[in-house]
Amino acid sequence: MKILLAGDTHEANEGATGFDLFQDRSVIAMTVNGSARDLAHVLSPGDSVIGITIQSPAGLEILRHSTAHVMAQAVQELFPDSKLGIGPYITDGFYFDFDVAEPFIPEDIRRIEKRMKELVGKSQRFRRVEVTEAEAIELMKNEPYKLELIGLKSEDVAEGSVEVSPDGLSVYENVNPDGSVAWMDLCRGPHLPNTRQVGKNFSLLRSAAAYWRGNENNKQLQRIYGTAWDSREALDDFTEKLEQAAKRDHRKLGTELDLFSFPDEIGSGLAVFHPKGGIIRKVMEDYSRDRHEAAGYEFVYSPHITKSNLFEQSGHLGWYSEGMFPPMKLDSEIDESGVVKKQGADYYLKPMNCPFHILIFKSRSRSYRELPLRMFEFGSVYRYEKSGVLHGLTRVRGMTQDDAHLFVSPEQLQEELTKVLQFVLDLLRDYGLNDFYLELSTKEDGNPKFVGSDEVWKSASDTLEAVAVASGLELVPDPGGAAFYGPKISVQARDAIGRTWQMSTIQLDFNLPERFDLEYVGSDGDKHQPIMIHRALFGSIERFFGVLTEHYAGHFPPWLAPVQVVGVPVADEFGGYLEDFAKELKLEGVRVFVDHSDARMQKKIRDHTLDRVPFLILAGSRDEEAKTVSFRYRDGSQVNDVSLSEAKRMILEAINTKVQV
RNA sequence: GCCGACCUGGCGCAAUUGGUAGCGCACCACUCUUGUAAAGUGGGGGUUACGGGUUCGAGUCCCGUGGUCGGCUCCA
Repeated sequence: MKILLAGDTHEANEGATGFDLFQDRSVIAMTVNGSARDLAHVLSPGDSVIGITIQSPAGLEILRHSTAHVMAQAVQELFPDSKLGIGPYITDGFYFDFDVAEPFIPEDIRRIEKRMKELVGKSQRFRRVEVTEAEAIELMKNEPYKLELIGLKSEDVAEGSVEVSPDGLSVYENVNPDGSVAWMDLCRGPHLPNTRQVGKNFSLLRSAAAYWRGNENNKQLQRIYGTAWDSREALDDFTEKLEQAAKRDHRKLGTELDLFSFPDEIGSGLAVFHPKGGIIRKVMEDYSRDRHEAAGYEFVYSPHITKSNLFEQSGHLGWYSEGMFPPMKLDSEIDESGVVKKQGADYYLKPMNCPFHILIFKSRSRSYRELPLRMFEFGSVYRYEKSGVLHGLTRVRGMTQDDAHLFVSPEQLQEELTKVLQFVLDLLRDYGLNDFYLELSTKEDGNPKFVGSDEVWKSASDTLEAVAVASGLELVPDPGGAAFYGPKISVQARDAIGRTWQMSTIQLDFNLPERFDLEYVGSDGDKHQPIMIHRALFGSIERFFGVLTEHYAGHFPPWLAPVQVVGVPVADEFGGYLEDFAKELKLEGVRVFVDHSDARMQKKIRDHTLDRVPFLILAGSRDEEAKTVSFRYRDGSQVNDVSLSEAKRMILEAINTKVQV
């Protein structure tokens, strides 16, 4: 029979499988007419076949999925009463969920990993068996979660399910060399031909609880995460990457570099910034203010608490109350005769700034001539986040947003959005992030959570999309991810080691202008409703601070570095010479000091390097005579015999141009 | 919020099976000081997160509270 092999016509025997086609041992599966199949799949005339190698992205997914099966087999051998949840591949690895009587302890994980290595050595074949629903139910009769998946049918199972496919049900058996079936699982496949190919380049990483089918009302299963690779080197690289990421952890660096802390006395998720973190934050904020001013924003201020009425009108108490701190209750005072002397009231800490800015807009009548009206505030908000989700500076209960609300006429919307997006991206680049993609979050049809007419949503989403596309950046759709009041673009930034962080969001809002009955007088003399754009650039200053700390691994560029220059005299007697130079820099606003401590020079260099000071300026007798200094940078490189004027110029230029050194 | 693990000077860690809480860094003092990542000596600092309990005796065992970490759910 004729088939198409990697695009070329190929003559194959009737009943040929992938094993007959591919001699290359690194081919572990194949796509047949676009669908991934086992090598054991029997081909039909006219099939179009492409091999999948183990090191390709699709091959690694199969490897990881097969590794998950081996893990599940090991778990069920060691814990015979355990029941299987789902076990998919994920980025860089896999997980498998189990219902077990007792949560796994680290020792269990080690035993499971050891057993997996033994199973790999047993050279079991992965055998696909296509089954009817009745057969599947019979085979999985002791696996209640699998039975639930069978009952659900594929369309109800989450996207990307590895258990069931639309084509029908199948199980995979792990078959011993003697033909006996060692283990089986309901699975869509495909798999490696043999457990041997799982190899030893895997590692179990951690265990944790996870809700069955991701629903917090369901039972929690025990999930084991692992990673698997096609070579020792790839596994080592991955491990190394994890270690690098751990070294960049802003929580660790925050303590080491004395930037911020979370005193237990204050409460969870509430940070204090120490002087060194404070100066970084101040520089970030100052620069942001300057740029906002230049871009036509106006500065407003609002209080941290408000009576409940405001959040009733805005809808927050209806939609968002779970995320808010409980109210401060002021009781009403009633005199003896039952007359209310003072009305009681509930005050809330604000979780968002928008209602306040709206009240500023409403404080007097507005003309179309004032639009776009751009209000900006570093607004501190408080959100009662669940205790389990708090995470360093990236997920806190008290934060300051660099928040702006733009009131525009419908005609101005597209142009203003374009400007805002450009502004956001420009500013992020100045802070050193320059690898972005955009996400367009839109409404989900039929979901009642989204307010407003389909027509308005469509026009808003289309406008956002046009603006996003025009930016030239990659655009990822996120259907159903919109806020209840309107669609949004979010800017995702990749950091120095390739992790992505959600940064800025730009949201369109038709709901609040309606709720607050906002209006302006148009050129026609009639009243019109403005559209609101919500926009936070850093997301929150705290989160952005955390992201920048990790992005730079604490090596902040000179303009952000808490201490920009430290003078290190070769011996005490040159301290004065450096002090004079430092004074000159100080006059230019440089954060500089000379280390006159009685430590030796080498020790000072070590200490300030560990402190990530961008410029160490050394001077000894040679320098004093020649009126020079020498530079030592954080990477250990040095530039010697630099004249004082040139040194000053180099330092100021690096600071002013916001470059990294 | 849920599941699990963890909590010992500022930081990182020790402390035999329950038996006098130690070390390194940092800090303070003194001595020393000439070229690019750690000079030497001495000193101060802890109610072992907090509150109960068991015990002759608790950092260690038990219970509760708080916090942290890893996930789940949720989100800037």
